[in-house]
Amino acid sequence: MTQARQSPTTIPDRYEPVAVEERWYPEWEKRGYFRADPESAKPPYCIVIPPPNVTGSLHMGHAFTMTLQDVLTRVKRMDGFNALWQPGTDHAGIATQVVVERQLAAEGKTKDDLGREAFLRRVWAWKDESGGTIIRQLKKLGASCDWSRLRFTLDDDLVRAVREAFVRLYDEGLIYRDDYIVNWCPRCQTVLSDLEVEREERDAEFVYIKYGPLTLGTVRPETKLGDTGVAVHPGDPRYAHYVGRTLRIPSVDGEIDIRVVADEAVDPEFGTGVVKVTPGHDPVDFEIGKRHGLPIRTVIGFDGRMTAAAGKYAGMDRFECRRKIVEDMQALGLIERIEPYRHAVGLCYRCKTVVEPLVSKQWYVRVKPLADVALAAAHDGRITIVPSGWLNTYDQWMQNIRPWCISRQLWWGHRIPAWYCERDGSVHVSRTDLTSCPSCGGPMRQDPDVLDTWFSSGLWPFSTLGWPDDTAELRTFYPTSVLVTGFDIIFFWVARMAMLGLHFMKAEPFRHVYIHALVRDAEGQKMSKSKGNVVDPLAIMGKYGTDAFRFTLAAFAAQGRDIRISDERVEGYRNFANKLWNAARLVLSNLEGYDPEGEPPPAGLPGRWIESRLHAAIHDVRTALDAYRFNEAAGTIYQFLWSDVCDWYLEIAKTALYRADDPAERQRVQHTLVTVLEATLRLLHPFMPFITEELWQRLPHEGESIMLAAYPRASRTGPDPEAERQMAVLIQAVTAIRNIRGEMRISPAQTLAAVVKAAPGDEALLREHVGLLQTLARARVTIDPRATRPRASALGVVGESEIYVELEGLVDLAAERQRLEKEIKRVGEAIAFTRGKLARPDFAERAPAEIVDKERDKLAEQEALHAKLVASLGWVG
RNA sequence: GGGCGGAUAGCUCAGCUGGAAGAGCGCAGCCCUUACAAGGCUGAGGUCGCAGGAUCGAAACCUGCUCCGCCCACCA
Repeated sequence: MTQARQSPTTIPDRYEPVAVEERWYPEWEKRGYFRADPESAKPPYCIVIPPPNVTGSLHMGHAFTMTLQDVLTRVKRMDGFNALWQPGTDHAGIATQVVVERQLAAEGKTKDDLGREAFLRRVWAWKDESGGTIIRQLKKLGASCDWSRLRFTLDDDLVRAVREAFVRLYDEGLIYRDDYIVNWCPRCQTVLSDLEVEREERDAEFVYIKYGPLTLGTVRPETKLGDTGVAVHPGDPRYAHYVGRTLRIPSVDGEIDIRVVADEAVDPEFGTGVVKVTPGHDPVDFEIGKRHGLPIRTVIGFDGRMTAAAGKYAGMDRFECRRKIVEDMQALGLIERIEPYRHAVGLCYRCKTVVEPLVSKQWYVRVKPLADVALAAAHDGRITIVPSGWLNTYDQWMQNIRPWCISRQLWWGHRIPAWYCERDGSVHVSRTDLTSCPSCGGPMRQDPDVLDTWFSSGLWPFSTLGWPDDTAELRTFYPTSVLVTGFDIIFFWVARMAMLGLHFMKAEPFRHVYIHALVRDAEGQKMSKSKGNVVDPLAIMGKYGTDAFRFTLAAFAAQGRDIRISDERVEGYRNFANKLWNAARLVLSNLEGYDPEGEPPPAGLPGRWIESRLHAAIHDVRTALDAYRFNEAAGTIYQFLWSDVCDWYLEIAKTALYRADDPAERQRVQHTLVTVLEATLRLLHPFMPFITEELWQRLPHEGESIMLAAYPRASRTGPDPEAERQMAVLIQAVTAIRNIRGEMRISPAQTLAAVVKAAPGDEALLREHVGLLQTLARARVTIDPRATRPRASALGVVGESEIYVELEGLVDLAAERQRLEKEIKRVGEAIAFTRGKLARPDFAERAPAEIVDKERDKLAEQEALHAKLVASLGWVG
């Protein structure tokens, strides 16, 4: 009876990812599938990678963002676009420098022992040694970047781009050098931008100090030594008579002169309404000082210790000084009282050292005019931010933007292209290195500082494409299509690219910005090395396969919510990959006699149904992807493949495949199986590139790789509602019988006997597919429109039809009676609810007619069911 | 001080434009039925954070509140 067929054991019954992944990735790369062609006539699609730290290694955040970018790139590539995923790495200034400094420290050395040149050679060596790691790992992830275009932010081309940008901004007056109060990290020995300062709530002491006749509060008593004034609000009547006067007051270091000024920055409601002004160590005070011409006294140095100007406290650590000075003031009776106080302190984002505001000379970008343009672009549709909620965040920051401090006292990075003449002191900013002063010919000294690492990152979308040259790449791929990144670098990176891109290219750097959430551990904690809760993506990939891992990330990528990752979550999708593998195994081992060239016979009902479901799945996946709803796209494929294809269609198809008596049926089922599975593989490929390629190659197919195959389009014939309706009836009938089996605890081995009292509308359908019912429900099924219900039978209801399953000798009828009674009660309650609803005049008269009708139909159904259940009671006892 | 997000089954989360709640895992029962036990079938389990409101109708919209999380901010 059963036709001889290829044994499924020729293909392993478990999907083994490692071998497949190792085979396909190098093959794709070798064949040049990742390459984009700037001269191509196809429509362009471009994503620039958020460049990972060159010396870093792949963490969950990378894996997540890169997976999404690869999904998009692969979809577009299959969809006929000239797709470029532009890869690259970042020199990551301070981060990398700190790592190498730490290495040196382990050898008992400091960077100053080596000197600048030797230190930089050392960093480059470290870059050369570790720089390939993350690239290899991205390949492991399946990333289809055009590696022939790999860029590094310190490549010669990019150095040139950075200099060009710097010089142009300088010439336009948008870059300037200024003495200003900055955020200084005494440990890292560098200035930090406002964004690089983190805020943390800490407990502190609020010390009320007597300033002669005045009293004021401060949390930083040590800065008292740098006070050059006190300020009150201009409208504060309590202190009006002091304004403009200079007070001679007793202090820890004898008597000092303090001027009283009136300034709007003072809040009369806070504390005593008097504030000490320390222009050298507080940003607000700096501004106040500037407005009133108060001198700057620097009492804390770059090393975090008190300077000579601090008199007897010179050389003391700033916090030790704080303690000591309070002691001394207490001894002198200068302290009125001390209150506990909780406030935010600024910390260095890298080392968490308390940042010291200090006055120093730094380079700045006047970003306000650039921000205005970037703001406009996000509001007139040139740049679309998805999810749109982030536009708010972007706006607020752009609107309140302050000058961007771009110089850093580091060695690793883009050195500032400014030279100072040692003879006449003139400043020259230049695209090329200067050796002698253009004005006087004197010896030049280049600014020792480097640029904030985000300066070069801000040029990334066009610097990687060849700017400042007018390249084919720029013309083809700029503006890029979408930027995919996490919300944590909207200000650092997205905003800067928007500003700089619009400024230099006169066009937005990306049309869409897709902002995704963060990947956290299973408990929702941010992963960090210190917490020891880091989940290594490579370990996950090794354990469950790259495809399963990628699919997990996509499936959890719901907008606006962080992702919690754990082994169990990946395991589920590993099983999904395995399910697909076995579904393909079933198809592949039953292709004997299949003619891929042959004219396909018209599909039967199940075939039409599964094709209609496929049509819907393709449509839904495309819609979801267009809106960056990765989780919905993944969920749609998952449900379609597992439920519709495996649970139903394959089970139905087996009947035809295993029987030799209807070769035409076998043929058409084979055809449907192949076309549906092949299309599903293409639909899934961007998410699970490896397993889909492997299986696609084994199936009858056209073309050399699934990567080059077309992304599925919903069929021209559209959905097939009639097939869906009919299959729904059959599925319900099967489920009804299985339901009875399950409820009654009847063994699957037991073949049931069922009589279907078919309603007139469904009789023909049920008769035609009675074989399908018998197989799937494991029952002998008789269709009889005039059947009467046998004694000792269970009732199933499918629309207007009824199914009677004989129970005699199979179940405990008394128990069944109880169950029925319970069910009758439940349905009775549902009927009461619906009746109540329909009886309410507000509903009956005001709800739309079709809703009322629907409720009526529902009630009728419920009542019919109730009556049948009541009747059933008589049939089980 | 401003802004944003979250609160839905035991757990982790979907639920887009309002029409009596879904998935995965876990749990219970029956099955090694010739693609897959990493599987199949069946089932139990939810006053959708709380309180109001507009609506014929709310998990979804409005208001207030509670509890988490995040971002921004020059109240010393």
